[in-house]
Amino acid sequence: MLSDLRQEFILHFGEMGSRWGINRTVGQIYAALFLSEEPLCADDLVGLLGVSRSNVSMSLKELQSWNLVHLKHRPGDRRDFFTTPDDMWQIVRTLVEERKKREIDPTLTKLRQLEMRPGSAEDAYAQARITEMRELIELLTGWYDQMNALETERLVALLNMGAKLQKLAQSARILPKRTNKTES
Amino acid sequence: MLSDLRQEFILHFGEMGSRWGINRTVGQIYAALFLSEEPLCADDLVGLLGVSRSNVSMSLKELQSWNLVHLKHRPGDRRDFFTTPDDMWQIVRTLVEERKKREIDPTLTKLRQLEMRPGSAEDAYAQARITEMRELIELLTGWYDQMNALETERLVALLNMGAKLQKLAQSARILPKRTNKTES
DNA sequence: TAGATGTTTCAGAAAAAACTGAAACGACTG
DNA sequence: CAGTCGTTTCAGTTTTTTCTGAAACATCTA
Repeated sequence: MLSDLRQEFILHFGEMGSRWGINRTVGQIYAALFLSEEPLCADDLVGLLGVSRSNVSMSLKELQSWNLVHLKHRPGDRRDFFTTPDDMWQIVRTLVEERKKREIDPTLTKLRQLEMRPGSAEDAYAQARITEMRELIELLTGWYDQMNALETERLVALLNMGAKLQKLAQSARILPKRTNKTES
Repeated sequence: MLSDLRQEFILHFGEMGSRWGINRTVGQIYAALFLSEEPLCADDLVGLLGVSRSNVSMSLKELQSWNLVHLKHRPGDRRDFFTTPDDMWQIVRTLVEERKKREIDPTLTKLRQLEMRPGSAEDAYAQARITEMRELIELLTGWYDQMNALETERLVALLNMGAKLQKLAQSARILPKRTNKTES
């Protein structure tokens, strides 16, 4: 039912998932869908992975809440079939987007909130540190948003331009203006 | 002993850690060190966080294995004191580096290994998919390596150039001869 | 060497997370 | 309506992970 090759891939992503705070079954299901040319239904996955029907159901729900799988239907078939997007880049974008929404955004909110607290003297250092962290996160997410706005083709072109960008960075430092610390 | 502000920050990172496959105590310890102007020793952390001495010891060991904390010593004091780097950028670099080492590299190895398997016909699609994934990961890590090679100051300059880069990406698509091979 | 101080280890306890089977549910179909 | 097909829910079980206390270890000091 499942070639060694696919089996191994699926097990690998099950294991990897754990290190990313994703549970094993969820990782395995995603991997199975990723490798499958045809959409799969819940019972297919039960057969492929040997886990319970309810586990598959919960895991698929989880994946849907992350927007990582798409629902497909076949004419004359009531079952739900699932796929991953064909475009790997779309997968990456979704992954980052969701992760950002669930982890970065709440953290930024918390940091801003702590920054604004009227600070007693003993917290001066801590607050400075928090500000530093917030600014860094904002710089990185701002950058990500810019890159994410590019079409994939252009983004790839840019990623392939590492050396040229280094040059650009070099000149950017030399160019005099823009000494201000914050802009927003 | 611990102001509300710091308390909240520490709890937040304890929770966040869980979502990243980092256990709560480890997250809390790191957060506490991050906010502390002075280096802290294990017993300080026991007092601050209210966890067992051995838990602190294990967690610090974990953090050390990730190169996320530095050891300091005081003259005439046998205890180990710990700090986080002052430079947030260094922290980010280390974090990415270690994560790459533990998660990306083994995955790339596995993908390459699966790609090379003499493939039966039924695995043709799966292998193509795997190749696609490997290539994307290589592109991203290659890019990261380039960026990581920059001095922080230049890197920041580059990150602040989002709009300009978009322009560059635009022209980049027009100039070079197409790397065909596109699918989808 | 004995004692003081500090760190690490580890078997088992406690807590958390993942998983299951059975039952409830919902939506069509004849 | 009763029956079929498929999905979802959830209480309880299993598995995994985290955490603890006690003992072992290590290093320095008198």
